Amino acid sequence: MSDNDLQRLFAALLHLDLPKSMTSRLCALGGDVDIKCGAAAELDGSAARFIAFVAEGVAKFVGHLGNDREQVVAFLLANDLTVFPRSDAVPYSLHGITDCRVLTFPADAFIRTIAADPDLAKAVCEHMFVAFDQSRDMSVLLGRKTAQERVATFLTSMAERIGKQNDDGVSLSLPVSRREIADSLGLTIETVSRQFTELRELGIIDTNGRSEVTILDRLRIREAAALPC
Amino acid sequence: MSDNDLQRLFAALLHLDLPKSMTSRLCALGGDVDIKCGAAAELDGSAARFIAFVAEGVAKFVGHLGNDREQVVAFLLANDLTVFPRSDAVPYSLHGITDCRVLTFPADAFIRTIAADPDLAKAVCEHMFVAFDQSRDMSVLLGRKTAQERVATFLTSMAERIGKQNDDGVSLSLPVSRREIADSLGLTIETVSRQFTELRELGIIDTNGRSEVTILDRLRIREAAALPC
DNA sequence: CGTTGCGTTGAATCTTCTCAAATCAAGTGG
DNA sequence: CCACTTGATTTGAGAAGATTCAACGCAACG
Repeated sequence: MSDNDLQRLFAALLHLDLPKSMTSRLCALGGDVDIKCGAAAELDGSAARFIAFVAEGVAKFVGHLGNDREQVVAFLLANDLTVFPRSDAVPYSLHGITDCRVLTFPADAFIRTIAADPDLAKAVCEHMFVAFDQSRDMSVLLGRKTAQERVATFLTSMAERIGKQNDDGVSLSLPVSRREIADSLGLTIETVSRQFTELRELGIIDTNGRSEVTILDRLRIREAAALPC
Repeated sequence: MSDNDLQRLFAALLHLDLPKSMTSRLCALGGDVDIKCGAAAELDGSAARFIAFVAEGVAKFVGHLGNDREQVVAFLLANDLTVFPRSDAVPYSLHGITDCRVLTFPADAFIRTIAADPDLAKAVCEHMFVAFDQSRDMSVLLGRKTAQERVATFLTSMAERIGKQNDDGVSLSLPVSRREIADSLGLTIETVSRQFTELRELGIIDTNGRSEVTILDRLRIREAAALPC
């Protein structure tokens, strides 16, 4: 694990430079996993739970139901921290959408270590709470939103994460395929595609090629997403 | 907040008696909320996040989308600990299904306090991780499972929480109405009812009145729930 | 320039929802 | 104890939304 990676971890957590004492302790704990684009992470199937920090690239957590039924429960962009899901009910795996560098820490040891620094503990908890909230928002989306609302919600949230303001509105380059969008929204690729088309025809978005999207009307897409305006 | 409530909290967290020093510190932090059956909790709409512990009764977290669209993101039974969801995207509220007694702690202060005791910190984190996992399992259910699989999954998980083994199988008395089941599974009450009927006709469950259910065949209900057997 | 994979479109089908009516359970007052 | 009220649940028929299957278009790459 490089100092550079740890610096990114601390910056993401605290917006602070890293205290040297903590660096060395986390360095001793952490593992360093490279995931190739399209590959699943090599995570020892041990019973221990662990915390994952994405230093570079884009990854996804996928739950598997069999019969080719997959549900993406989270997209992880660079600098995202999360708890790897462990469940008796559904097997999960971590996949690289692009080539990734992921830092992993055994959860128990990680918690014990960061508890020593109140600011750090608070920051880590806050990150987990936000991830938890996102997961519950996702439950509301999956349980109650229409296909159009789901796609609009997805675009809104991606725009907040990686969008760039320009003359026409907010532009973004989607780091994920239609299949991955569909797998995260509980839809099929065809339905996602139809909703892209409809949002374009409504003048709410514009598209260019497979991955370029511009949100033309911030208010109307939030309305279409059933989000508070 | 009574000593008895705190004793329950610690027992639920640690399976241990409560250390006196911690009791008094948490006592100072905590608020005590009574929720009447059917009522929403009076939670000051402040920006602070908080942790909730259900000492008595059954409660539910509900996300609201407007147009009467509601999604129950969690049922909380007695002794459950959770983080109250805060989201810019969806308003949430806490409702009593029965009369409830709920202990609430400001999240920041709670985290700071329990960090002093490594065992307690670990136990609290483990609880949060489990709740997080349940939320992600729920995303898989809502995103990819059929109506029958959802209802079978719900019954399986309730049976694990409150079921009692007897001659015929595992019996349970559902603490929630069909509407609440539907609201948590992303279905309508009619569809839930039809799936109850179908599971009964398949000989997988038996029902008695509105709330008594017996799971006759543990393996077949897990199969019907798309759970690993 | 052809191949290959991803994305889009169309038509038919299926599951679940909606709306309406019937039934059941639990309480209330006689 | 019984009729009646009230709210929850069940059942049925038709409608809506999303899926499935199949074909076509487009973009990247050798």
